[in-house]
Amino acid sequence: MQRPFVHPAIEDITLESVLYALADPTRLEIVKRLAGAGGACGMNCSAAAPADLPKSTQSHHFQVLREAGLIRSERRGTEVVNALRCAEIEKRFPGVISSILKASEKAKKR
Amino acid sequence: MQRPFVHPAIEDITLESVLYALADPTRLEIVKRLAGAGGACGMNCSAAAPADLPKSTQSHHFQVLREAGLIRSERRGTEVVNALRCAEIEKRFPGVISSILKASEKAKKR
DNA sequence: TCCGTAGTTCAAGATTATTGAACTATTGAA
DNA sequence: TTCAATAGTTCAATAATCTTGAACTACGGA
Repeated sequence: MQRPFVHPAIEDITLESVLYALADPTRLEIVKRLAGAGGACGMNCSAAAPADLPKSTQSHHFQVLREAGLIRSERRGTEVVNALRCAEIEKRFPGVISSILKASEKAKKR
Repeated sequence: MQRPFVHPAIEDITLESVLYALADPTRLEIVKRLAGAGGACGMNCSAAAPADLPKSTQSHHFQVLREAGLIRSERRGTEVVNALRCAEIEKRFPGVISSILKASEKAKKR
């Protein structure tokens, strides 16, 4: 069927769905990798997801991130390019994403 | 049996468990009420939880918050007094709790 | 000692998450 | 064009979690 991607408008993004999306370790990892790659410039799904994650699970996590408004996905030929909607979310929920990303980096460095 | 409450040491608190705890609407509401009451000064479970929440569910959510390190609970006679561990968490994960609380207040005012 | 209040524990039913298998879409090569 | 490879998607079934009623514990007051 291959339905088109749906992205919520910035004003429809809820704090709870953002927190819910980030509360999962796999999804937080994906977001961190996207942020590491510069955030706004995209990355395909396989590259952003942990290496051994089954594709169907991967697909599911990207859908959750997309519907929460954290990423924007676009089909480019055979792959899907995903970019963080950081700037928008930072405007809507100031400090939330940035402090979480900062905290998660620090946590990694142990 | 009534087991004693266990609170994680500040350095054992993980970002993911904090996000997980806050991602649930009921728990976020509880945290908001505790924060509204001044954070550090406590509130009993029934007062902090939404009115119609079954007690067993209530009890479960407080346990999640406690184990995530977000609240400190203490038995006082027949009730349990809960206080946010805001200052500690703010030190460990700067900006995370404060920006989430700020965002959730703004979201409410619509 | 008995009752009421506040919360806990357990178990079962309801809800969600994960993943293998089959499928779609696009690209590049023969 | 046709074929094969690549990158994801969808579905359905199993696994893991959440929610809640019922029974219980603990404390305080009459």
